[in-house]
Amino acid sequence: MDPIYKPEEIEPEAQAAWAGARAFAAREDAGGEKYYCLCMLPYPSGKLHMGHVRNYTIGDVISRYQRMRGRNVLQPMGWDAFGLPAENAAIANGVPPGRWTRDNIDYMRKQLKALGFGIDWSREVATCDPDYYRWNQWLFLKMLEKGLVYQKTGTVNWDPVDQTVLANEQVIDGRGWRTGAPVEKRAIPMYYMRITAYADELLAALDDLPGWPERVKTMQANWIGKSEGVRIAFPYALDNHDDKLWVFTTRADTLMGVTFVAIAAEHPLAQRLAEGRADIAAFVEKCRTGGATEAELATQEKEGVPTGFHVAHPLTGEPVEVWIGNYVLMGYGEGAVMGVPGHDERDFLFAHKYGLPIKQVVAAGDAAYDADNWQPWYSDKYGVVTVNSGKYDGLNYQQATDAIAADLAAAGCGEKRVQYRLRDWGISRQRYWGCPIPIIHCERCGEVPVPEDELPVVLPEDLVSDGSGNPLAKSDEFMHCECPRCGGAARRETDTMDTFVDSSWYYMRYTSPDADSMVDARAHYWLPVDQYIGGIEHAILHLLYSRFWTRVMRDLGLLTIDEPFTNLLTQGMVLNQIYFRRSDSGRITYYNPAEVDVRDGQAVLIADGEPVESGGLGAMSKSKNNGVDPQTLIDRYGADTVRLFTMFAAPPEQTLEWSEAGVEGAARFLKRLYRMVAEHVAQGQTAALLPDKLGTAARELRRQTHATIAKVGDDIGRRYTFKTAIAAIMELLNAVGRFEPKSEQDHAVVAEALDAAVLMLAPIVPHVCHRLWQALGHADAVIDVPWPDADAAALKRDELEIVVQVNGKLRGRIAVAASAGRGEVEAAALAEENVQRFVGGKPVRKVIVVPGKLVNVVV
RNA sequence: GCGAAAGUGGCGGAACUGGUAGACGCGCUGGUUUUAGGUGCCAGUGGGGCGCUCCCCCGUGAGAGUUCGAGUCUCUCCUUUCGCACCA
Repeated sequence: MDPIYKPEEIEPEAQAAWAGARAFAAREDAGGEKYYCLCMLPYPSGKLHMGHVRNYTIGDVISRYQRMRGRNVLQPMGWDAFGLPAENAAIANGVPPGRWTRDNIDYMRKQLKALGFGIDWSREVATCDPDYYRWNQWLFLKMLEKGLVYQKTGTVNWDPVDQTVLANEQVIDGRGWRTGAPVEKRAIPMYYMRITAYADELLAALDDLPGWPERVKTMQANWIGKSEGVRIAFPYALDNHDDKLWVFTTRADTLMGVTFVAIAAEHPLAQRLAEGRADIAAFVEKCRTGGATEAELATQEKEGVPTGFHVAHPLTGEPVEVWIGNYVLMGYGEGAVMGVPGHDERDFLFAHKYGLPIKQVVAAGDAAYDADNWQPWYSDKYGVVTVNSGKYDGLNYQQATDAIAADLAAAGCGEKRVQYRLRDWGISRQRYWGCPIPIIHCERCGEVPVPEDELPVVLPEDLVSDGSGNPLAKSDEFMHCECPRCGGAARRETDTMDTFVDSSWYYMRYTSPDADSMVDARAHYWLPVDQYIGGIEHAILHLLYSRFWTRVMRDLGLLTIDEPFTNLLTQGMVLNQIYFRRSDSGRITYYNPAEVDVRDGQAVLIADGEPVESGGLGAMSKSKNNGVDPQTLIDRYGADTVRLFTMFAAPPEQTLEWSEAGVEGAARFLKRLYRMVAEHVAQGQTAALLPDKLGTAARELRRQTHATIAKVGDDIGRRYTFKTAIAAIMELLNAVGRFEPKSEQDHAVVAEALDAAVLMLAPIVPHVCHRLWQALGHADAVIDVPWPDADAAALKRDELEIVVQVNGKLRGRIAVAASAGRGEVEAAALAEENVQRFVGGKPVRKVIVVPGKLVNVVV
């Protein structure tokens, strides 16, 4: 065996062996319990980035470990191939998005293969293939039939110069990214999926997901945002017509404190009141500027305009003025809120700004109410009682809400209502590179669904966008069609679907990639996914949409499962240093950390030796130019080193800081491992291990080998703390390095330790372990060897070290026989010299004994 | 603004159920092999004190609390990161 580690020879050889054996092609009839390990599919942006490498390494380690545990493993891969970047690349380079995307896929597939991932490539799926997205269209039509898809107007960002809808990402500081024009909000018709019909189930089922991180479940629950409250009507008369303004509130108990009502600028009543009132119209118009994101709406200065129009308080009949407020969201509740400045902080600030009356209607004991300074208890629901509320005085939150709701119901002015923050899913995108929405617009028949037998509506792949509008609308071939109902000339819908539609069910298609239905019986075998792994940034949207989509398919009889993902692992981001320079004009240029050298704490650009500014750590991204190209690393160190570093640098759920020195360390470890095996093998055949014939040092090494097997199995199999697993194997190898074998049996113990280390490292660094396993004299390929079991007999210890504390502070250590009883341990602890010093003759009040670990003497 | 997390040596991190804080790795220091650099190997490495193989004090973002015992639990605060529905 060549004692020098040469990954450039070992890795292609191992990969060829796996490919030749079709080792990772999953079969439904292979026997063993199935294990579906899924990683979030990549967007084919060009090259793999370190986030991908991290994600897929975690998945591959789990897959290979489960395979060694005897599971029938499926680990597929595909491409989230529709999306904005392909269109941007098309605009920049004039290359059609289809070609750009497929070229990227080819390159990235090669990279995934070079990293040695055990992927079943026969099941590969790209969401831009008509064979895939036809089922998006098919399910869309089924949902339309069932009323789960409907049309209504939605708000988008509008670039008035390019006459184009902009994604939030394309709005920079309130302006269009290409034109710099101030962005406006615009209402357009869109298709929506009725996810709110499943709100209750999606919320309740979170309790049945023990394999999901708590924080993801909490975020989803908050996103769904179930709140129980009261829908209240404020009657009014306008244009000789009686009507009611509805609001939703969770604080009906404060209804007697209402001093105004605020409505959204898009509210129909606001539109009506703006007629003939220049000031109101101007405010409504002003609310149209700026972006449409919730963060933007929530952080902007709260502004409003009085309308002079009054509605009636539903219980007292007193007039209440209607205001239009930029902070009222049309998309939530009724698009109108009641203003209770006494007990809502936002209303309080609004009332102070515009001099509106503030009325205290809830009191907390004797606490004084100061209408000039907000105090947190003003908005407390509990521990307070109503005051200044007439017949409702003296009630707690629940009593007041019940009483007021009952009176409102009797007056026909309200009812209790469960409200969700979750909104229906708008899936229409005014973009080219996406799945066409299968609708035909006919002047006579209106919106007509494309008949099932005409699916898929194929997206032309050769169009090049010029940045303004949707190129589909300019393609006669795509646009012009016959109305399926009347046969007359008609035009196709040019909107495409949100790419979240594509990613809501790709993992189902992997189970039956060649089926001539959406999925077939194989889906019942593989689903649900046993382990899903992906970025924390998907904690809400993608995962919630997938859970919704699964239920829709279930209710259409396509699936029998409720939840798509049994266990979820959310991986942290990969960070790197950010360096930049600011030009005189304020323009920022970012420099890749590879081009920067840090000398005496000052970062300088290697090219010119001049300083650059440090922007601290940030997620690797194109915009900050702080990415590391995995390919360079693979070329330089080999795939195993890259895999080892990403698994060792940080626990999977935390952020990972890039460190070139850390990669060097990983490479060093593999070289050392390789040399240790080579040196051991050079000593020739080892004798069979006889556990009863070992000396003390050999027995201790063997104990450590088996303790490590137990720990690593738990760390990789249950805890997913890969770093501590690797650390334990490093410790074992350090112990092997210190151990000086003097007999045949000593060599046998070393052989056992090295065998175990290679098996345990095989999921993480599979190529080198493939080679080392052969070198250690085994005929089977390491991927086909079962995971080792710890020998309980080897773990036994004769003597234990016990820590002794006095009053909780560490004062000594004692060695006791493993069989020693409580009294014996206690006596030995009290006898310890340093312990005696600290007890110092004071009476011992209490002795706490934690068996096998610790004694605490309380004096 | 709302929602969710995270703060431990010079650095990444460990400490799983409230029980030895700092495993493992990086970096650094000293020694050693080598013609030299690199590599490799050996030793040391939280801060401070001391009579220096002993032992003591301090120490897990800040402050308080519960407990025999708190990095871990509770409360308040600070900072950072992620998500906020058209980036994927």
